[in-house]
Amino acid sequence: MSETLTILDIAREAGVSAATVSRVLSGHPNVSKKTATAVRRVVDKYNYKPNSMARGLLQKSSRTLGVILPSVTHPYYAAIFSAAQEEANRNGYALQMYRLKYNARITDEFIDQLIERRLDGVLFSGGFVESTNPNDLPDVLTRLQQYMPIVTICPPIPGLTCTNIYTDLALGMRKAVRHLSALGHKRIAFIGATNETRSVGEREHGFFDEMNRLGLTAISQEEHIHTPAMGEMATLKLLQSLPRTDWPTALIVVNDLVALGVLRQLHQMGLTLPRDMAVIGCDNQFFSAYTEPPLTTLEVNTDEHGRSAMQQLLQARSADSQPFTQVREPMLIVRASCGGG
Amino acid sequence: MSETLTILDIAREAGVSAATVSRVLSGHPNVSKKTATAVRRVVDKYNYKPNSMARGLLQKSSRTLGVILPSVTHPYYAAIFSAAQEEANRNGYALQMYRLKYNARITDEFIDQLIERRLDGVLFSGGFVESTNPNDLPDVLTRLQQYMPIVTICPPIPGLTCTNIYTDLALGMRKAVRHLSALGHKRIAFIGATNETRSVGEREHGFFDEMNRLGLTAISQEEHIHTPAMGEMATLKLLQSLPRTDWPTALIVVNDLVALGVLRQLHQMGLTLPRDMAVIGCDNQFFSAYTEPPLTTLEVNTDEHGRSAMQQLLQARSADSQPFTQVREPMLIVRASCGGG
DNA sequence: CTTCTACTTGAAATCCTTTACAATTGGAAA
DNA sequence: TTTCCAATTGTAAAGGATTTCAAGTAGAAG
Repeated sequence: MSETLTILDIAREAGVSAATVSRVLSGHPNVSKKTATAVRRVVDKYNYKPNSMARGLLQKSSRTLGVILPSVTHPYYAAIFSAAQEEANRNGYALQMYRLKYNARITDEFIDQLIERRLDGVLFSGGFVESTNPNDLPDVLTRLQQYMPIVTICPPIPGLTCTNIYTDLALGMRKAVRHLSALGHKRIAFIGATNETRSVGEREHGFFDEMNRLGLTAISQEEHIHTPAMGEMATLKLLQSLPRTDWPTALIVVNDLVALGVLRQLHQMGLTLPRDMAVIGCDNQFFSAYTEPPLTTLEVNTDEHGRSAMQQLLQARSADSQPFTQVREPMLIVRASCGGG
Repeated sequence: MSETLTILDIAREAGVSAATVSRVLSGHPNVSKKTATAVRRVVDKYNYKPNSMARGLLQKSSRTLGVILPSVTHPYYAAIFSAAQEEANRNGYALQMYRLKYNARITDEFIDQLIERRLDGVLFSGGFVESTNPNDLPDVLTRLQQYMPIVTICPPIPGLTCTNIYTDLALGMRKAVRHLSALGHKRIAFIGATNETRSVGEREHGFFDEMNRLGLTAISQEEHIHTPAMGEMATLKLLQSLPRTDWPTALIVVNDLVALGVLRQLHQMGLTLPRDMAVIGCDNQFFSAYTEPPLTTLEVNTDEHGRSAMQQLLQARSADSQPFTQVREPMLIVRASCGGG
């Protein structure tokens, strides 16, 4: 790589001091027009770019932010990350991704990476990650919070006080149940059950709660399901485990990705949707309108989440902003997979 | 945020000099056991983490890498980014994403961001970005290359010498054409044509080339198509523009994402696949096995691309490694959408 | 009890910028 | 011509680590 020029090299060639070059570059007012143009000429000539590490060291800001996610190949998180990246860059910040795997406990070593790099803030959208037992999450994040502001995009984390933006999917599940109930369904199964993660737990809770209120029969399995293939298997197991007369007439699936596998399995079993089985997913992914039949689902505005969470994070540094929780209401997008459109 | 401790604070409390603390932390051998444990006790007590900007300034390394992509919501790029991130983190590097939009020309201002941050290297997987006229790409990337190593994951860029890993999709398209030809197809259309981007242009070239060689009738449209909705429209337009007798009997689609829309349109027009129309996509996305019917496609091992490109990038700094090009051969994955499985 | 060697340790320079403060310059007012 | 003030510019001190080189210590050998 070519030897990089420093501000001193520029200063020397322009016949001024380093301080003056710095002032010109940062648009400081106290610089005469003449020197400013002279300096700028040299800067342009050599294409000088100040070293952001040196600047960051002095200003105690890396102008870099982080995002903690379990995956970016999952379109839900990809959308959050993408929107956050866009917003960060627009404001002159770089965005780094840190992956905290599904089921992995968050460790001090993990967040030490962010602390060493002196990030200016972090977005946490743990999703599956947030195992409740043992629950390290609040402790570890609280420690991280002593170093940088955090904004979370997931159901509020008990024991952690920070700005939090999320969509109330318990409510979403209630909407889904009510919709199916209104169509006459009495036996409904939930695919993707697990008691291990909060974001899924929330959906389950909404599902069971509303099923109870309406006096319907809820069916579910205790498994952590998060891929199409797992959805395919789970559907098979569920239906095989029940006599045909006890089959649910509708399935609510934890997310659209898993629903892909569910739809496939139902098709393979020769069922016609929505006649033989109604299906509702969650997340409204780019592919959800293109399944066969198109999938009824809950809209979660991930772009908006990512963007506004990032905006909050950027503000958190400057203003003495108070943490707050912003809950969004998901909309049921009715397509052919559940009938009743 | 809490006031952060410096190495001097630790040194003072441990009764040693900053140099010694530094040595202990970096595992330097010339430190007595006794001092080492004493220092470590204080480090642990205050949870001291060295400031990576200060270290980076001195060592001329930010331990940070970048990826330039047109999108992370597109599963193709998401997979590359994800694998690259994993590999970078495993080696103690952070990974930042920089988005260069579809159709956007790469500018000096764009890469200035990376230069200012003194990234240790960058992965370029431009995709659609690489407009050929006017072709700024080689110039701008060559300039960037003077500051940091580059590895590209896309067809080789004329005028740019750097390590390059990609899958030969011209060959892939030939395989697709041959497969269809063997099944008796004579009229085949390409959906997603454009002369504006290299990565797509390469596919087109392979398609037309092989069609010619086999003496088949190639049909295509001049449009830049890269979403399911665009695929849906393009299919409609193509078929409406032709008398039914002139219809192609098979469609090759620029990628699986677009193929989602193509499948949907064909279904809406009442066609049964593969009887009335054969379809082949490209990329083998996670959803491609779950379309109706499951989509025949070309396997592009994006994970592997991302991982090994990152490995090359990491090595590029240390060893005096020579740039090389690694071409991979795509495999045709035959599923129900094209018949002949 | 010296002398030498091999470890340990510390002092100080360095990385590159920003910024508070001091110094200089020029022109206006007296 | 002096005096004063404002506008420019420069000096030097951070900022927080790493690393070279020199100094110090302790133990072994004579």
